[in-house]
Amino acid sequence: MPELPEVETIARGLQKALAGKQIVSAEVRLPKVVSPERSRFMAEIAGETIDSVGRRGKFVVVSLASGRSLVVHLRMTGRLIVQTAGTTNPEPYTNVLLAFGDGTRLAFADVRQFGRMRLVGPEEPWAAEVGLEPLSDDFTFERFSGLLDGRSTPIKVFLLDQRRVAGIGNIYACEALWEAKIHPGRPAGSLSRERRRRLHASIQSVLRRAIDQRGTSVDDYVDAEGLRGGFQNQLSVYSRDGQGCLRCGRSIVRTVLAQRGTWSCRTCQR
DNA sequence: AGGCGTACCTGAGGGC
DNA sequence: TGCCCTCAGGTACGCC
Repeated sequence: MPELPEVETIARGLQKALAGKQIVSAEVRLPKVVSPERSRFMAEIAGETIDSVGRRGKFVVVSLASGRSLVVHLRMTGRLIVQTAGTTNPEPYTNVLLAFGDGTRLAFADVRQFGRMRLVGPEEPWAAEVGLEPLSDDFTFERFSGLLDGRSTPIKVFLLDQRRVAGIGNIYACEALWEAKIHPGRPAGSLSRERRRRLHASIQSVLRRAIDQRGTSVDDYVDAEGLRGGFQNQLSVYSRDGQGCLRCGRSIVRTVLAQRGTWSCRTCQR
């Protein structure tokens, strides 16, 4: 489900709803989604207070008063839903339920059971393999360009590799490449300086615009309040096969790259 | 080292 | 109706 803009929207919602609250208990209904194993997870998280909630790549990072962090990856269909004290209807497919001192609850729900919730120690280097944050000052053109050098992998596959640039998924990879007028299959290292410039700019532009719209709800993504995003109404190529390119009018085509659906305009993306 | 295929899951939607 | 197939915001792992 969620890529950087969706995870950012969820993290902001959780920060607003949960900062300062104390976790009184955790109910783990599907043990495989937590680590450490269930009994340790429940024992260690009980009594913790939430300092703040942020994001790293596609991970939601809940910072706890002890210095530990609760690191959540939503994968395809995971949700983090805040239920205020008065909420009566349960969130379907809830795998973990955190209860707070004031009656608020946080449901970690996931139909497909891919999402994971991990409690990590203060010094644990859990993000060692996570790449550059595309909306941070670290994401300079020169650093981005350096990552592309010598890579023969298709540029779209490169963009999906979380170890290089973190947070881009299938939707925003397709959108950024369309905006930069670059063919998704072009070898990453073969891009000219001009194309690299366009792509560096389009990655930031598309992610910022999507955050402004509170993410993309193609199917069932919702934020921490259970609300859908709005960027699905502004997609240029993703899932638009058969429809006209918004630049040149030619038909958008769907291909497959690295086992993922890939949408592009064969006329203006070269 | 890096690229590729498969596995992990459930559900929605289309074709017949 | 209903069965069967494909596809879905993602990553981990094993194999070459």
